[in-house]
Amino acid sequence: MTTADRPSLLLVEDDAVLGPLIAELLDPDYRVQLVTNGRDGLHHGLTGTWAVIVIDRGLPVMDGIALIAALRSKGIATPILILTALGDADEKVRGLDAGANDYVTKPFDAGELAARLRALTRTFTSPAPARVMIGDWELNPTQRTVRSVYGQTVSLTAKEGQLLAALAAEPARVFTRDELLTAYFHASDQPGVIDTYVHHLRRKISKAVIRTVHGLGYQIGDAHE
Amino acid sequence: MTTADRPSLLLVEDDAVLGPLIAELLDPDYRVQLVTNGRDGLHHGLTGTWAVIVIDRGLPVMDGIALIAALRSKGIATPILILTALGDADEKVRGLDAGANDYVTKPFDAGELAARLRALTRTFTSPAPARVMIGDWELNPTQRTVRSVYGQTVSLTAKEGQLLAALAAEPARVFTRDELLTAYFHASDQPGVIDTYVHHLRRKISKAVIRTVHGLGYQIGDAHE
DNA sequence: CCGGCGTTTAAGAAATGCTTAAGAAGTGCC
DNA sequence: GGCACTTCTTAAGCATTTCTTAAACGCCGG
Repeated sequence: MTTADRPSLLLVEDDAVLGPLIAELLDPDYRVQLVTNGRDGLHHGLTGTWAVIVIDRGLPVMDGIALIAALRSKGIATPILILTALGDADEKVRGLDAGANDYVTKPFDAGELAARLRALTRTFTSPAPARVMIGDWELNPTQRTVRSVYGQTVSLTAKEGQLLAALAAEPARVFTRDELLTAYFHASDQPGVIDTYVHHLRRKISKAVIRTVHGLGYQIGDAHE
Repeated sequence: MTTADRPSLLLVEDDAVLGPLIAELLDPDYRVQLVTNGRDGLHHGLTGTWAVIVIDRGLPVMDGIALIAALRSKGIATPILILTALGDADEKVRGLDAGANDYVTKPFDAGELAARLRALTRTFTSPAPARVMIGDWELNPTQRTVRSVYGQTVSLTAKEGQLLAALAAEPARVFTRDELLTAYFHASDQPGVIDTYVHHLRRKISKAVIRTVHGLGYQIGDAHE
């Protein structure tokens, strides 16, 4: 893995043996910056950009709790994990309430620490807001609206939206009335319902969007030419 | 603490004894909704708005890991804490990598659990100006008032404020009645409650602020101008 | 020019939303 | 605790929107 690809991690650990050990352990996954006291931790925390910060509880110059509180009070929102030998429930409560996001006690399992760090740095990008382009129009199914590229927005009814979405799902394909009917309307409906809704859509949006294929059905986009 | 102020928490726990016990434990701090299998957990997780979700590993119908994966795949970014008896490091890694944010093993310390939940629900957004603009109105959630740009101030009741804040939190998003219901009203309430409060808000503020999306729900802002 | 096919219109049926009012529940004060 | 007041919840009737049907009209191809 190239150096550039790894997220940066600030490790604040004063133990001369454990510090480098942990740094080495995390090295495959993170670009680790090791500092050995609270003051340096504060400085790096405030000035650098870190994916996550790992802090020991007992630190010289500035205690871990104080360090976290200082960072948080300055508006630093970076995820912080406390890694320490102090494992009392009360200690954990104090650490977490000071602003830490997770608390792991020594001795720790390397795999668990890695997983917890992944959990802290993970970001959930919600699946792209389903948006479909139809000519000059953009369909927003969840909101059931269609917006033209010029800003005008039209709201559709449920059936209108379903019909348009169905057609837009496979541009250039010709859908028969029966196909559209069974998929998006009541089975008992007459095929003529489709015609009516096509008309509604054409009136609301623009005539050119839905093309009629005589004797077959309807089609969107990618016509002729 | 008034009922209205607590954040909502979804608890998925199948143990008939432990479930209600944990629910009671968390009750002072959260409005807890307890469901006892993965399918119900998925439904509530997808349709409701939760501050945090607590999930047991071993669940009937749908495993806890599968539940988390399903929620994450749907774009649900709500913090999730796994609370289970399975404490192997490997189990923890699997749970966290599935998308959980924290992992607590039974038996657990009540104080630690509470602190970890606080850490998950905490937001570090720098001293957020608790003010939300909604069209010509400015919502002050803590004070539960709404002031028009022309100086007129209207005070809202708790439910009115919650409803307006919920809608304003994600402008342009369409909220279903069920979403609003599970998040801010009693589970036993009829969906019609929402209609009533929307009516109250419209009368107090202005008709145009909350838009009805027929067949779906309600929405604020970003309507077609 | 004729017959099918597609379009447009209108109107009743069904579904959904709005409004109102009144009882229940909660809250604060004496 | 009891009382007055506010807030919450329910439910029912009315209003509106959406859905579906159907019939009149126009267009295209043979």
